[in-house]
Parts: sequence; C-alpha cells; structure tokens
Amino acid sequence: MTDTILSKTYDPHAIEQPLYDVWEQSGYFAPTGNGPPYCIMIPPPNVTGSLHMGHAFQDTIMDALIRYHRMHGFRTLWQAGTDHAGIATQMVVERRLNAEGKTRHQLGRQAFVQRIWEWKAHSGGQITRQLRRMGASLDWSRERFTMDPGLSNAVLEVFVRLYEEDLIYRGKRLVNWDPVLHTAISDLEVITEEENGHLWHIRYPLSDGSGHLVVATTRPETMLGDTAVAVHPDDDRYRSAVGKTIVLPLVQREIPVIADEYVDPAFGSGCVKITPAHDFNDYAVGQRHDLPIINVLTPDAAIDLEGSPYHGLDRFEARSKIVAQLDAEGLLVKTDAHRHKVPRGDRSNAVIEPYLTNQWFVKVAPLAEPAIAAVEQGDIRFVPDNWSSTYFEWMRNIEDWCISRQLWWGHRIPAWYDEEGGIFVARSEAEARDKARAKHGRDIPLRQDEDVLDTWFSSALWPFSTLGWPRQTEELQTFYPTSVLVTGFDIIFFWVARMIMFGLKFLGSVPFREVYVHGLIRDALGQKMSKSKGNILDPLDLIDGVAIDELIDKRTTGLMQPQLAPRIEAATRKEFPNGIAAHGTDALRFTFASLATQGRDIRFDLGRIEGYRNFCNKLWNAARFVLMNTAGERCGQDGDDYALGAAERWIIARLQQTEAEVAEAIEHYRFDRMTQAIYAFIWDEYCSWYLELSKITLADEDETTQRKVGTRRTLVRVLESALRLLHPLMPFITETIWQKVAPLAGKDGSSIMTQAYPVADPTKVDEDALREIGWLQSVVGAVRNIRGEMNIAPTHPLRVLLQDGSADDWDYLERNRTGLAALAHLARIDVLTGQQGPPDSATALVGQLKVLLPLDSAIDKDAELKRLGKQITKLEGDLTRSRSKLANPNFVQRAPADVVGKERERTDAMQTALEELQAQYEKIRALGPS
RNA sequence: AGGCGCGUAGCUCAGUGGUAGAGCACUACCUUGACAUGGUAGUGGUCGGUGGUUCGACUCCACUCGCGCCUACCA
Repeated sequence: MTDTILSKTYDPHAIEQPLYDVWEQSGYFAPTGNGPPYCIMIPPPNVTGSLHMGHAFQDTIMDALIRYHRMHGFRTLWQAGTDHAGIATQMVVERRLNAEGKTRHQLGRQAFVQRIWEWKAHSGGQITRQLRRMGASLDWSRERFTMDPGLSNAVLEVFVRLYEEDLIYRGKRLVNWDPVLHTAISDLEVITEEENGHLWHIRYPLSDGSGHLVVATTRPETMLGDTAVAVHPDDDRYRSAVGKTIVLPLVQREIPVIADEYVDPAFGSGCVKITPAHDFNDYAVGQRHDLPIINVLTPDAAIDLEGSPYHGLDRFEARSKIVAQLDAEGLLVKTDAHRHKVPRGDRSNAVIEPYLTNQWFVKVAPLAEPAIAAVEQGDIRFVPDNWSSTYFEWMRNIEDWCISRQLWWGHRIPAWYDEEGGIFVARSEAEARDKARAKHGRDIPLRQDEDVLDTWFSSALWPFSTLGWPRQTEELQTFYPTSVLVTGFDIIFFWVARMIMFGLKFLGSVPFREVYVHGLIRDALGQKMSKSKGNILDPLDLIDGVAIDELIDKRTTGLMQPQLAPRIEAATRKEFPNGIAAHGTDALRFTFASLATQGRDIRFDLGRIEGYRNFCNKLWNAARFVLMNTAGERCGQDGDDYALGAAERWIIARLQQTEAEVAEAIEHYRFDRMTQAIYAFIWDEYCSWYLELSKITLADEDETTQRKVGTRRTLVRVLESALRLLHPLMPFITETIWQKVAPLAGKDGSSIMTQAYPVADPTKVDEDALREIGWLQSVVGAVRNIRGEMNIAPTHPLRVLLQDGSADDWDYLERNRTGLAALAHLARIDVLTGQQGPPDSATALVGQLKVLLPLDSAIDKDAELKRLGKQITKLEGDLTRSRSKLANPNFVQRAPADVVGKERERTDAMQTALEELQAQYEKIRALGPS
C-alpha cells in the first residue's frame, strides 16, 4: 500500500478507533468559532450502565445533527454526561453486596454510599468508552455527572426555591410503596398489567341482625383495615342499609355503611369494602366521609396488627388464611376467577402497595400551566407533531409528583427537623441552623431528612445545571435554550415535561426549541429488546462481530428466570446461525439513520446493516479507483487548463440536487431520506454511471488532455463533496478517504470534521447535461434490456442500428458514441437513414428513436417475441387507461390544462410506440423458425 | 373508557390528489483491471375493507376490521 492509495479491502476495525482518538485529542469536539450557537444535551445515560441499541440509535441521530451543524459553522456543543440513576445503581451495588453475604444495613449508610462511589469509579467509564466507539463527537471536556458538586448545588437551589414558594411540600399521603425496595415511587414508575386473580364475595353481617351485605374484593387481606362499606346512593337494593353499621368479620369492628357515587352498582354485588389506608380510591372515599384510616401493613407488606392471628404474615399468606377462615365461618359466598390489573414496580417487579407515609411532593399544576402554553404557542415544537397531543393529555391531568425516595444513593433532601417536628429547608446545614436559631432563639439539635430525591428531579435540571446554573456562566448565556432534544417517547413524561416545567420556572424560557421524538428499537420480530427476553443485541457486537457461542453466553447469563435459557439459546441459534459478522461503526450508524422514520417501532433487521456495510465497501473501492486514476496526475488545480464534458456536468448537477435533498431531509429530521439520497447518489449515479463514463474518457487515446484533466478533476471533487455530505452519518470512512482525496481536490485542512458542509449551487444544475446523460442511460438501458431478456452474454459484441431519431438524438449520439459503445458493449453503431429498410431486429424505443439489434445467431426469436409481448401488454394496459381518461369530458374540462396536455402527449407517445412494437412483433413472428 | 400510532412487493419500510418506490430476499446471465461485500437484466403489489368527496383517491373524509402503544380504571 502506498501513501496515496487505500488498502485493497475496507476494514472498519483498522480505521475507526485511531481516528477518534486523534479527533478527541485535537479538541475538535469543543465549541469553536463565532457562529450561531447550536447545542444538544445528551440524555444522560446511567453512569454504571452500558450502551444498548436505543442509546446507539439516539446517539447516532444526535451526532449526525451535531456534525452537520458543526460543519455548517455553528458554535456547536454536544453536552456529555451521565446520570446517577438512584434506584438502578443502588440495586446493582446492593446485589453485589448481597453476593458477598452482606446487607447495606450492616454496612451503614455512609459506607454503602462509599461503595457506590467506588463502583462508579470502577464501571462508570464503560458507557463513555462505548460512546466513543460510536464516533459520538461529545465535548468530553465538559462532561458532567448529576451528583457533581455543581449539579448538586443546582438541585439544592431548585428545591429550596420551590419550597419557599410552596411548590414543594411534605405530607402524609398514600403513595406507591415498593415493599422490596422499601421506598416510595412515583406514579410513572408503576407498571400495571393484567394478571389472573380472584374476586372473592364475602358476607358482611349488619350489626342490627337484619341481614348482611356481600362485598366483592380482589384483596381480602385488606379487610382488616376496612372502615366502611359503600354502596351507590341511588341503588335501591341497599338504600335501607345506608346509615346502618356492619360488624367486620374476623375483626369484629363496627363500621358504617355509607353511600358514595364512586361505587358502580353494576359491578360485583354493588357493595364495596372501603380500606382508606390501602387503596387510592378508598382513600378518596375516606376523605369525603371522614373515615378513620387504619394501616394494616408493615413496610415489607406483611400484616401489622398486634394481637391478630395474621400479624407478621406476608400479605399473600395472610390472604389465603383469611379466605380459609371466612370460608370456615360460612362468610365466603363465592370465589370467581378474575382478571385484573396488578401494579408492579418498574425496577423491582414487586407488587406495589398504596401505603400511607410522609413524603415530599412537587405541586405540579402551577408549573404545568406555562409548560402547556409553551407548546401551544410553538415555543417548543414536537417532531413529529402528534406527540404534542400526548404531552397535552398528560400535562392537563397531571398529579402532584412524589419526589422523596427512601434510598441512600442520590441527592439527600435538604430539610432538617427539630425535635418538635419543625422543618427547616436550607441550602446547607449551617443555613438550617441559622433558621432554627432564629425560630427557637437558641441552638437546638437538628436531624436531616433521611430521604433522597427522585433521580428525575436532578435530570429535570440537566439542560441548565450542566451549563453552570445557578451561576450565570457564559455557556449558559450562549447555549440555553438548547436547540433540540432528541429522545424516545417513553420518557416524555418522566423527563421532557419536567425539563420544560423547570426550565420555564427557573430560566424563564424553554430548555429546547424542538423535541425530536424517535421510535424504539425492537428486535427483528418486533419485540422490545430486554435482558429477560434474551433478545438483546449489543451495538458493539454489530460493530466488531461476535461468535455464536459468545452471543448465547451473553444472552443467557444472569437471567432472572434461568429456565428460559434453552429457549433463548435455540432462538438465538436460529436467528444468527453463524453469530454476527463485523460491520463497523459507520455501517451501524448509517443503518440507524436509515431506520429513523416517523413511526413508533423500529425493527432492527440484520439485512439492513449488511447492505450498508456493502455500501461502505462500495464507497471504499470507488475511492480506490479515483485515487488510482488521479494520484500523481493533473487534476485541474491551480489554473490548470481543463474542460468538462456532459458526463462531468451531469454528475455535478446531480450532486447539487442530492445536496439540496439532503439539506431538506436533515432540516426536517428525516434521516431516512438523507441516507437514501446519499446512498442512491454514490452507488447508482457516481459509481454505476460516472465512474464507468470516466473510464472511457481516461482510456480514450483520441480524447483531449483538457477533457482528461476535467474528468480527473470531477472524479476527485465530486467524491470529496460526497464525503463531506456523508460525514455526519459515516464519520470514520469519510475521514479516512478524505485524508487521501482532499489534497487532490485542492482542499487543505486537518480533518473533514472541520470542513464546510456542501451546499447546493443551483447554477451548477446543467439541464442540457441532465438530458444528454439521461438519453445515454436510456439507450444503454434499451440495449441491456434486450441483452438481459434474451440471455446474450454481456461481453458478446453486438451491432446496433439507430433509426428515426430527432436532431437531439443524433446530436447526443455524435458526442456519446464512444461511451454508448463501451457501456452497451457494442461493436458497431450505425445510423439508418432515409428509406433504408432495417434488417430483422430486436427493437426498443427511446422516445421516438428506434434502437435495433439485428437478429443474428445470437438472437432467439422466441425470446424476442416474449420480450416484445411483455412490453406490448403493459403498453396496452396503460394506453387503455389513458384513453378512457381522455374520453371522460369531465376530466378534459375540469382537470388542469397541463395535466390534460401531459396526458395527451403521453397517449400519443404510447400510441406510436405500441404501433411500432406491434409491427415489430408481427415481423418477427413472420420469420421462419429460428 | 380516553388518547395515539400502524396496516403498501416474500421481509423491513419510504411515498404522493394526476401512470405504485427503495433495500433485502428471489430468478437468469456474468469472475470485464475500483468493488463477487460486485455487475447486468428480471419476477413480484387490485396500497386492510366498505362507503363518500373529486374529472381523478394509495393519498382527503366517514365508518369498519386487524395489530400495537400510552393514560386512567370497577372493588
């Protein structure tokens, strides 16, 4: 391999990582220049997590936008950073601790948190390394972590200010309680899914002995905490019972029968047991009727009722005992199978209990109002737009946000209590002491709240906390509001809405102008990728390749349900019998971009990435060809004399059109169209046609030097532009080739990254050249069609006759004779003039020009008849349709004149062509057997 | 119950009020000096269904069938 020529085969592994290191060390990722600011905040991945397909997809999109804008001269910042991911991270470390036979409680809070920091130091670099493998041009010099001092300070500031404005409050409320993790979680972290259960019908005797009511429940164990039975006020069946009391079975407590509209008379028996301490609806009923609230569960969700035989039993164990006891007492009327929704924690998968505890809440409604307005007014635009309805739907029905978590890993709530339960919310313990001293007139012991904040609380500040807020930094001034947020729809509520609310509240303006909402990557079968399903693909495996055994190993180790392993192994072997080949980062990125359509689900199909790996290879080899033909040659630089032929002007025109298409696509976040435009240009036009045409010019001994210089110039310059056009999607291969090609194209600069993005120049769209090469392609196509359909070897030299051409046809022929002969493998091209009758030929039409291939031994009569017949049939169908259109007076009168005119022209052309082909068909048929 | 999305070639997906597209797969021929991770040609769709608007509907509207997601839920 010489210095100027590329290696024979495209090997992504050899080129990618070294380039990234050079870029990073050169400081190319940091914002520079005085252009308008462009900023994207990375959705911070979990600090101890690893890169999954969703990340890789999202980061590809962001990097494409960032590189595109950077090349356009924007002062571009892609903010790097990670999230402390409270529950997730704590769980990981706790599990490791448990594996050592210890619990976090044995360790104590301080030591446990220290362990987590150690774990972060140990594994925190993985995801950032993986992002580098993806080519992500994040500004690592500005990397942030949500628990950095600066960001923690922002959290404090926001908490204190919201508290001072009464937008944060503490209260004893029914919350979603995770009995495994021992913490409250927000509504959003609860996953409710239908499961099989039972509906137990239980007899509740009236105290006055006048009978009983039957209540239906899915949770009989909560009856221990019943404080009423409710019926609908209009339910005639139970009107007389309202106001009476019931002796609660097993407990023998007397509880009232009340009337409340909440009850659906049509469901079950129409009587509902009310347990305000353990059901959200019952809690509301309890509030309305001033019912006592009796808690019967421990934080572990075991029965907590001193003196009861069920005390200490887990809720599910208690359930079966209670049902058995009721049955024994003759109070169980019946048990129905019943499907109902069961709430589970998204992290622990434990059944969530509504549980009465002291928690901190954000009063969301006042914050939601301006956040709704911002989207209504268009200060923030969702792309695609339909996501705004989802956003509105949620924001208009939003409930207060429970932000306290009974965890150890996270931002500790900046609230201190005195011994009388007084609360001092402050930026520091010292400040809290001052406040306490002011209240009590002396120093008193204070104790800080044990809880930490929901991770999403700090994430909500990400767009400004990373830029230094509450300090008014230069970065904050420059980059806030950021340009666009790129995210999946699954976290619109968790994250996007909350960033908007907090951004408006604390900065007075929206955190981003646009929200590009992309779909979720699924497997080839449309299943969500998850560890437990064993269908995870690791983006790095697609880049580097993975052997089948290793892949199976990755998918089957550490499963929650190890019994699924054989099934997962079988499915994996079926889908990837030979493992996964290495495709390189560029191919993976291009694949993601091509899949970025407007839909919700994205099925990841291995065929796509293979195709794009081939595309890389195509580009690589095209570049090799160009370098082989231009390196060390005159390429029309520095005033060197050159001339451009139609082919050159054509490919230059097509380049402009492609550039315009690409700009249009990326400005509308249509990365799929961007990939398609570039792919088609490079493969189908530059490689398939221009390279082939250039070979002819360069090999033609009769061709002028100027034309040859012009051809070389065009080869390198169009390639160089195409590389820049492609760079945001395929950073590595484009940089590698660019380094070789740029000098030949008269470009200097150390990296393609910092070059200008190509912009279409409409004055370079030469319509004549487009027509001329279009003509050439049609004539070549006509010959190839005949060749192909009749199975004539591509190299078998043919003679072609052209007849009935227009002045343009002969003009084009004159200039493209050599090209036509070479591309169509023609030995001779002759023009039939005047009354010369053509020999028996296979015939095709290009406009009115007849392309005739005389029938010789190479031509099969039956094949030609078949070929013509096929064309005739198609033409007849089209013609019939066109004619009936024109025969419709309404069409002729009402359709726009140009549409009608076009239809007439088309019909005439088809008519002529059909006659020609039919005549030809008859002529061939009349020949004797071949 | 409310909201949203999807249904186009065997598969994965674009698309537009005016003659249906791409990639992959498939078939035939071809190892021609950039590339077999390649070349050339070709097969393949009454655009889920019904009705309406229109000169004209795959496209707009209504209804309908099927699939999926989200939110809120009847104990």
